[in-house]
Parts: sequence; structure tokens; C-alpha cells
Amino acid sequence: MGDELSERQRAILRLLIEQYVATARPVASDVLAANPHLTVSPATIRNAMADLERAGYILQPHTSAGRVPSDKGYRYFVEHLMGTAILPQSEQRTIDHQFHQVELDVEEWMHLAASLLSRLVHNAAVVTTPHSTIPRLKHFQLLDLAERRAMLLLVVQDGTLTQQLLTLEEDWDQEHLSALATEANKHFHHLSAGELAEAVLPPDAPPLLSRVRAVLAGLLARLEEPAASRLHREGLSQLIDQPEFRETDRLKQMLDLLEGDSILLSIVPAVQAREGVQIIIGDEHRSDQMRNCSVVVARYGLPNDVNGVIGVIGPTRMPYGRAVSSVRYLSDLLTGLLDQIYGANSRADA
Amino acid sequence: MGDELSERQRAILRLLIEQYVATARPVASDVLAANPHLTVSPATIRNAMADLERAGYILQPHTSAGRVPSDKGYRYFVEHLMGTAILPQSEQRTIDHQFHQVELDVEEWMHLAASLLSRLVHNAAVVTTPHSTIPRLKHFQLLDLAERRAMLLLVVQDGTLTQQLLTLEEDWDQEHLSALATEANKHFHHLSAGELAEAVLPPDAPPLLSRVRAVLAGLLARLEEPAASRLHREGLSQLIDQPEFRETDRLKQMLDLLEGDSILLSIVPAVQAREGVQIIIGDEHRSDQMRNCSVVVARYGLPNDVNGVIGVIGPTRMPYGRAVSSVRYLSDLLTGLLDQIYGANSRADA
DNA sequence: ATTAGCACTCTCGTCTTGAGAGTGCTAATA
DNA sequence: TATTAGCACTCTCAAGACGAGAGTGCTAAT
Repeated sequence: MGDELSERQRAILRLLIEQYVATARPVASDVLAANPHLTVSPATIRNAMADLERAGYILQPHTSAGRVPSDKGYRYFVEHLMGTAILPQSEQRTIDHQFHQVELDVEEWMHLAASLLSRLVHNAAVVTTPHSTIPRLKHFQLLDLAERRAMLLLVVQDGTLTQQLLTLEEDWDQEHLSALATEANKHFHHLSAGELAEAVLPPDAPPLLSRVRAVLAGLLARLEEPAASRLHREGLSQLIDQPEFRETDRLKQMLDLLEGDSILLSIVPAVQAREGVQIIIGDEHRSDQMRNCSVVVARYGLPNDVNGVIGVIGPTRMPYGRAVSSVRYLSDLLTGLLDQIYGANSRADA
Repeated sequence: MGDELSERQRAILRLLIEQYVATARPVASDVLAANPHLTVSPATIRNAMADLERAGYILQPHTSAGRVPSDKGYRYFVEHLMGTAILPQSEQRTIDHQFHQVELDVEEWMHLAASLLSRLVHNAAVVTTPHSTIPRLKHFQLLDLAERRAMLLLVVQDGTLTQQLLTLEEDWDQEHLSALATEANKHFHHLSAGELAEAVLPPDAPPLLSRVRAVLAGLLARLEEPAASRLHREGLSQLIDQPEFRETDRLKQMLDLLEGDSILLSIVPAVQAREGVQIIIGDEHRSDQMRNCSVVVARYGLPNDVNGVIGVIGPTRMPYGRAVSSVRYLSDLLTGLLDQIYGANSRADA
């Protein structure tokens, strides 16, 4: 079980994976032999392939078929063979251009990032809207709606917008609501859910204020959960073209996965903990439901502050090089954008 | 081509459609004959079916197959045969219950409505977030972010929340921003995009104010377009179980349809114009892309004010009765919820 | 250590075939 | 006249047969 592969074996594994990723068909020895980078005969390649199979890097679907990479093979590939791919300059420029064209709006950015990513890699893309781990109140406002109905508007330090409708005990007009909000904003500014719950209110404060405080604390607390991330999905239709989803049940599995937030969000914490682009291949997933797909994903944003996750999800047969370079480029780009907005602020706070 | 179908033909057409909707297989004459509601022999039914086919209500996939409803057949069914279905009390209660459990939050309601609808009808569901045709400014706020970066926050009369990042010419601190916003809110309150663009500013107003006015007008104008509706999709995975989507290309077509907003939103104006639940079957659609699906859809909300659209989309083989009753119940429910919030307000304005 | 040659295995598309499904028609019946 | 039993006919579909082709592993030669 030694991990020492000969130079030739490594070359063969690399070419085999590249070939398989491109064509989705088992790769035969003479196809590889036709490759100008390999100057040996099909027979030699067959011997090497037999070794690779014994070592678990490739598989044979059936006797008279070529070989197919195993999850272990892909792992070896991304670790030792593919090098550090970089997105071509021309594509970088196209992407930059598209971001310049769009409005200055975080949601738009996320949407664009997801959509670009899915098209770059020809797989589904997922992006979470950025938010900080300990959301702090930036501003809130109370808006009169109908009699005894008000809208409580909450702006979080990380840019998140939330609203909540309130039924009031008594009738308040807009002027009084605004006054109350303006005053309270001074006290509540920059507090987290926990701090808010403990904040001291002036003794003469109206009962509405403590009610508002409770609701605000509740909203902030809900935003602390990782499940609060808004998920942008894109490029489902890219997946359907993949031959691995020809059988409808595999596709259904995938759809279920993408429709429910839970499984996707389960990988978010792991990603946020580490730096750089992460790759999870097939059976390396915890969830059975993801056993036959791969995920290439990275955190973006400010390390211990407002950040999110961007990634690609698709079958294990994935252009890992391209996926990694695309995810890396886009996550860096988003980080830059967020830094422009929140960077100075957070540095000032520190 | 007379539309007069005999009583028996109507009965046969009705049973055939019900049967086909349930099983998705061509319906044979003796299957219908086995139905206790029909006391005639298979041969008689065959004669009637031949008539129905000549008249275009049903089709025969091939010689030795049973019959399948045509789009015209479905149209006749929904118009004359299915009656006015009502959602069972028990299900109504379950739905009410779920809405009571959820927070007072419009987005949550829409999400819940879409999710419930898709499960009720076992098809994909689509709900647009409610908004008014002429959005009017309710409130805005300017929030300091980093140096020379501010967030412009816009609350529309219909509850829509929008934000836009601004790069400022000079540094403003939060206090001055708030003061400017508070003052300007008085002037801008309840204005539409058009009115806002023409609003007179005090002569001593800082240049930032006219900048803000322009941005606000732009945001409001963008919200006037029907494409501004936020679309909640749900239940894609319900579709994949439908036998009509066994062939991947049909499914792909459907996915493309649901992923792009454009085609879906194209039906929104038509729906908003009319009252009640509307049904569009197969080739009645304008867009080729929708030729083999049906849509059951209704407007909800306040007629000429804040409203949206809720509907089901799926193959033409759809349980129309159930779809109509579900859409009707949910649209009425949403209307009621919105009326509680905006109803009094809008009546006061009128 | 590499490779040519070859026998062997397994898949896949095509073809055949027969059973079964469901019809339309005809002639008998109420 | 409307209905129905009976039956021949058509077409689909699943199962089996079969051969071509793909790709291998092994052996013996280089």
C-alpha cells in the first residue's frame, strides 16, 4: 500500500484522469498510448494500469472495458498531479468586467458569482451570502404599517437585512416610532444578540422598547446559526447534461440534495474553519447522499468577520484543475469586494 | 366540430382523464368498463372513444394502445367536467396551522406557500414576492460603512427591502447621514419613482441629497418592472418523479424553464390582469418552451396595490381539480395575510 | 524491461420472435 | 336503432440469440 508510484504510473494516472474527465468513458490502453506524452506501447501501459488497479487508484467497470479513476485516484490527482492551475488571463478579465457592470449590491454579486462559477466549471455552483459569525446590530427602524401593525427593520453590521412584522399593544404613529428607534439605536448600536438581551433600558422606557429589544435579540440570535446563510444555487441545468445523471434516480438524489439546504450547509462550518480551496471527493463525504459527488469549495471574505462560502458541486468526474482555479479566483474576487466595504470598518474596530 | 358531447361521452372523457392523470398510462376501453359509474360494455365505450378521438379530445399513441387526453380534452375537462373542487377541511386546517407557526415575515410566508403548494399538488410551485405596481417610498436610511462608503437602504410602501452601496465624494459620519435622511424622508415620503425625480429640493441641500434622490428614483423605477419580482421556486424534485420526465431532454427543457426567470415572469402580467384561478394547458402557451406543460395560477393580494402571483407548473397530465383548489386556497390565504398588513393602510390612502 | 501477438471475456446493438394488449369491424341481439 | 359479443388485426414490448468489437491478460520473443 505504499504511495510510491513510479514516474510512468503517475503520468498514466494523470493522462487517464484527464481523458476520463473529458470523455466520461472508460479509458483504454491504446488510447493512452496514442498520446504523444507517452512513448511506450499499449502493453506496457496495460501492465502499469494493472498495478494502478491493484493499488486502488483506478477501476475496471467490467472485463473488456478500459479503466476509470477511483475516488482514491482523484485524490492522488488533486494532491500530486494537477499542479496549481490558474484561470487564463482572458477569462479573468471577462469576469472582472462582469462584476464591474453590475450594481453595487451584495446579493447581485453573489448571484453573479454563482452563475459565473457554474458556467466556468459546467457544474452546479453554490454561494452563501456573507455574514459574520457574531452578528451585531448596526441599525434598526420601526415603520408604521396599519393600525397596530409595524415593521421592525434590522440592519446587521455585516450588511444583512431582516424584517419582522409586529403587532403592537397600542396605536403608535410613525413619528413616535421613529423617535423611539432613534433613541434606542444609540444604546443598541453594535451589540450582539447576547449583549442586547442584557442591555439596560432607561427606567422610563415604554414597554414597547423592551419588546423591540427582545425581538431584535431573537433575530440576531437566529442569524448566528449557520443555517441562516442564504444559499444561492445555480447551474442545475449544467448537471443534467452530465452522463452520470442519465439515470434519473441519480439525478433525483442530486436534486434532493440541492433543494434542501441542510446537507449543503453542513459543509459550511468545515469550510469556514480552514483557509484556501478545499476538495471533497466522493466517499470522503460524511453524508451518504453525497457519496458520488465531489465538492470544490472555499471561504471568501474577512477571516473572523463577515464571510461566506463559494463552491462547485458535481459528479466525482470533475475538471478539478478548472474547478479549483475558478473557485479560487472568484473567492479572492469576492473577498476583495467585501474588503472594500467592510474592511476598513473591521480594521477600525479591532 | 360541434362542442356537444353526449352525456355518455362526457362521462367517459371525465373518467378517462381521471384515470390517466392517476396512472400516466393510456386508458383502455375495458378499464373504463370496469368502472362502476359506467354500465356499458367495452365495445360501446370503444365507439364513444372513436368519436372523442375524431373530435380531438383524446389521442391514441399507437394502434394497440388505449387513449390519452389531448390538450383540448383537458381544456374541456377543466371547463365542463371537473366542477369546483374544494380542498378538504382537514388539509385546510393543516395549512392554516403551518402558517400560524411561522414568524410574521413575508418572505417566510412565500416560501411556505410555495413549499406547501408543491407538496399538495406534487408538482413544481412558483410564488412571486408581493409588490405593488407603482412602488412608493416608505422610508430610507443612509448607513456609514467604511470611509466614503455608505449603504443606502430603501423600504418601499409594499414592504420590499432594497439596498444599494454608495461611494461618497467626501467623508460623512453617521450622524450627518442620519440627519440628512431624516430630513429628506419627510419630503420623499410616499413618492413614486417619477414623482421623486421631479421633487424639488431645498436650495441649500448638499449635493449628496440629489445624488441620493437619483439613486432612490432608480431603485424605485427598477421595482416597477415586472421582472423585479422575486421568484420562489419549490418542488423541482416532485417533477422528476413524473413519468413524462423520464427522458432527460424533456426534464432539461423544464429545468431551463425554471432556472431562467424570464419565461415564468412572462405569464405574470397576464395573471395579474384577471381575477381568479387561471389554467393554461400545453399548446395554449405562447412560448414553445412551455408547450408540454400546464400552469395553474392565481393572483393574490390587494387588486390594484401590493400583490403577487402563486401557481403550479407541471406536465399537462396534472390533477387539475386539486391544483385549482390548492392554488385558490393558498392565494386566498395569502391575500388575507397581506390584507392584515397593508389593507387598512391602502384603504386609508384611497 | 518492454513489446508483439493472440486467445479470451464481456458488452452492446441488432434482430427475431412470441405473447399480450387493445383496437376496429362485423354480425348478432334487445 | 343502439348495444354488444366475437374475432381478426396491428403494434408494442420483453426476452432471447447472435455477432461484432472492444479491451484485456498472458506468453513468448526481443
